[in-house]
Amino acid sequence: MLRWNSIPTMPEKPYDHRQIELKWHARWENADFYKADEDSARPKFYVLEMLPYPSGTLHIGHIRNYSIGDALARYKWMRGYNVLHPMGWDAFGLPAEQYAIRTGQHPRKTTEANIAVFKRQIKALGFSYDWSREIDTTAPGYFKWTQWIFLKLYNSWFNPATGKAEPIETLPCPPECAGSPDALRQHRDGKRLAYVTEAPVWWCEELGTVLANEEVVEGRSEVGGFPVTRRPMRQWMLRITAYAERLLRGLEQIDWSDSLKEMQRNWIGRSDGAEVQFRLADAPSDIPEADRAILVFTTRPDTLFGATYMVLSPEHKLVDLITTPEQRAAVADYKAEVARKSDLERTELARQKTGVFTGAHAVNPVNNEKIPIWIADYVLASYGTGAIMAVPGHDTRDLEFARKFNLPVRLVVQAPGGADSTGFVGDGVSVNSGFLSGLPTPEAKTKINAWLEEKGLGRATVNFKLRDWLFSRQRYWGEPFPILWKPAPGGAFRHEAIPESALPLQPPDLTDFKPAATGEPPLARAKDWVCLPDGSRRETNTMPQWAGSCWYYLRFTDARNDAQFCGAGPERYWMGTAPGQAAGKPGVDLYVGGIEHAVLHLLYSRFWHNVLFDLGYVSTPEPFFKLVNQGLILGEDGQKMSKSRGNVINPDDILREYGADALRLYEMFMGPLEMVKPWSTKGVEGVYRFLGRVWRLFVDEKSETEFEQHQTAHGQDDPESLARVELSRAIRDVPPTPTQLKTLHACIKKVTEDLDGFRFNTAISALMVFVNDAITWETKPAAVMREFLVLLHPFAPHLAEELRSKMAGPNAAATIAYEPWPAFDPAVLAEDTIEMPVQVNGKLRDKIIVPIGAPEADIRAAALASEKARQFMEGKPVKKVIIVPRRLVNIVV
RNA sequence: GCCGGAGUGGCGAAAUGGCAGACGCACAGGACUUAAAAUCCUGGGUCCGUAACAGGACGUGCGGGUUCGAGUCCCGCCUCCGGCACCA
Repeated sequence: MLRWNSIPTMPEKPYDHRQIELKWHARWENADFYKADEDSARPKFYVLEMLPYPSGTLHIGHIRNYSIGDALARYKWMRGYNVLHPMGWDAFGLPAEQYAIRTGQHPRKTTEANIAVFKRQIKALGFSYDWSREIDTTAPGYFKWTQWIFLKLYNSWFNPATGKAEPIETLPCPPECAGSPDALRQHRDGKRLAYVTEAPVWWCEELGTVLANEEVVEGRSEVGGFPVTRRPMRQWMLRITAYAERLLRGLEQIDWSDSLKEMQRNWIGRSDGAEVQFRLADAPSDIPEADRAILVFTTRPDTLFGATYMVLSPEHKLVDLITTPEQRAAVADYKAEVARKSDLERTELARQKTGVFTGAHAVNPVNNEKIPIWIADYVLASYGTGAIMAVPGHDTRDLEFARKFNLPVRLVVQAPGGADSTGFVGDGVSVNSGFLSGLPTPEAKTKINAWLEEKGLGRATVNFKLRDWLFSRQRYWGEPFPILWKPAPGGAFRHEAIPESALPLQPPDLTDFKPAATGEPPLARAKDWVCLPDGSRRETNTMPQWAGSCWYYLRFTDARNDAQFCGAGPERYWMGTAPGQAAGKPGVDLYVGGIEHAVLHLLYSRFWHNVLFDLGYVSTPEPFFKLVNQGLILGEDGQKMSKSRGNVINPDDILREYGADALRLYEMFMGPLEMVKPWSTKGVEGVYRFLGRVWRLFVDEKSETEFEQHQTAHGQDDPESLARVELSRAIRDVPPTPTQLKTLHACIKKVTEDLDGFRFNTAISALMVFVNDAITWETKPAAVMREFLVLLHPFAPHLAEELRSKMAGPNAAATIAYEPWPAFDPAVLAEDTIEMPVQVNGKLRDKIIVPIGAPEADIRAAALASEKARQFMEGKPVKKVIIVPRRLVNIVV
């Protein structure tokens, strides 16, 4: 056993992980084993883990993420694939900037320091990254291309006719714009995929910036949990809504978990319905013709006969026009009250419905009935048309409102089974609905839609919950927009793209990073940077953190290209669309990361990718073909890890005690990869013991003593000491016995199948089963042991490399990484006889041994002859004997 | 409320409709040791039963069902985790 004499209190280690890891890190570093190469004839495999934001220290959860990717990368190399497995840093973001605000230290400094720590920790874990492709999203050579992609968005529009993004120049010029450059310009600006708008946005006081819908959770910022409020501001938006349908449909072609796809579907929120026009009744003469109708969106046009009132959102533009003098004060009060409420309050105490009558009426187009128009904050200005027809008979919210304000309820859908139809919201049969009566709901919908269309009163339409992406932030530490504001006649300023040749646009140096309460970005302080000699000014907002991570997987295919964001050749090769590559699975072959980015990063990057695809810059419609989400690791107490709970596990401590192999192995062994699991340091100890058993399986005990003595004499880190360790004498070049072969091939089969199915926990248990068996063998055939090391390598690469180097002899390759993966031979596992359980009435009573190919009659006879089984059949006639070949026998009495 | 996912020993878990609990942790007993650590061996769902070995009954959140046979399939519930939530 190893004894670390210098530290007498430390328990003895099963093996010296430290020396082994140091040795192999140096070799991997120097030899470029994991460098990816586009020229290979082998099939490609692109495996990618979500880029980390380099914060203070690596989290134990990152390691689960990377261990999964690394095991697959190593496995695929051994299966003969040409693997691309890169790593980088998504390093723009709030924490570095918050730190800068507190301390005055430039975020660049903090970021560099954090990257250094992350890199050291990741390297200490021995992951197989191609470091020559390392990316830092904050490096000018990288964000140059982020800005370039922004310009593509800015200079494109979405053509509904082709369903694609196209250069803005192809936008047809409407007749009224002909000959007026100003009008044309306005027309174009209204269609760009990146556009400026003055709209209510989420403002976070504490962070001093606006946030996207996706970054606001229950009225608070996703980062930090600070309250957010609605506030109108001039902001940059990306027209992701144009891609709602594409983003929805694209999900069908990719291999993601159902739950993740469902989260994206919910967020996009497609809903099929109809728009219906309700004309105002007795409209005052001062209302222009265009405003004499209210457009509503409904998913239930079939219930039109049940509409007994209408509701506008308090912010609806018609409210002030239609309100009668008697109701004016009440309406004004209500609007003021709603405006005072924060959105948090609006959702939190949303239980009691509120609203007021406007005094105005509209006409229900199907029956010419006059119905009252109310305003209420349960109707949202931002969804649909901001107005509804209320059908209290068949809508929960309308019913609640109608009951509170004594509005009539009319039933127009009969619930199936004759149940009470009040408040029934499902599909039934139309009643009391004129020409719709008697029709089942789906047919009633079709019929009324046709009727509305014919009368010019409405049409079938689709609505989405997805909103455009608020893309600007009032921060310093982000990509500056490549946009200038040029003075125009009348003192206005107009946005204009800076030329591509001027990229990257670098941010100015600042010393004060504090946000302003006014919402003016910190960049505005850099007057020299902002104001250009010709009187134009730079845009002072920056892009959100998500910008850089939207496209990094493309940059990895050609990370050092100065002329393009990535070259078409490498892009096609690694995304799988180059000539001669197997089609059908375009994109990154495996993307591993946490579920927390379901509607942020993963939606945003799909959107950008779609645009780049339309414009011909990438060759696949979707970025990530296969995606898996590793589950969160909780603290040992089963709670989320956090400093305040004091249950955070520091990877450095685990690494020092148990080594990289044990840490990685444990994180893959703890359970199915997508499951949330509590941490257990005892569990790490368990797999560490397993690795120690592997070590002892291979090495000679006496030579270990020499190893220790050498260490004592020359210091713990002397690289020569490992050379003293010799291979166990039990490992010999002898042919394996059939049992030994069986043990090996059972292991090959299980590990191979489980790796293909991402079942790391059971793959590792199969390795353990092999070791538990092999440890009892007096003679260990070298061929068997060598193959076992190949199976071990994806999970514990350091130990596998070291032991293999002991076995391989001087002429072997320098690494195990390209050894061929062993093939499983079913013939080896074939048995002559098989043990079959015998059940009586489904209960296990005995076991019999029968030859493998025995005819059913023989098995039946053997089972019926069983003494133990007969005790339970006494006196009862045998009704039936079920024989499941190779499985079991069940006697029914 | 709606949409996902999950409920199996003391714990993490495993099980193409066919022997429930592989593998690991923790625990207990033993070997080695002056002793400990490490290592090795053995044990283990619960209950009844036996001097012991036998032997038996029950057992995968709860209640039904399908089946020769259900952790697995179907119906109805309960609990936990994640997401969405006045989205018309």
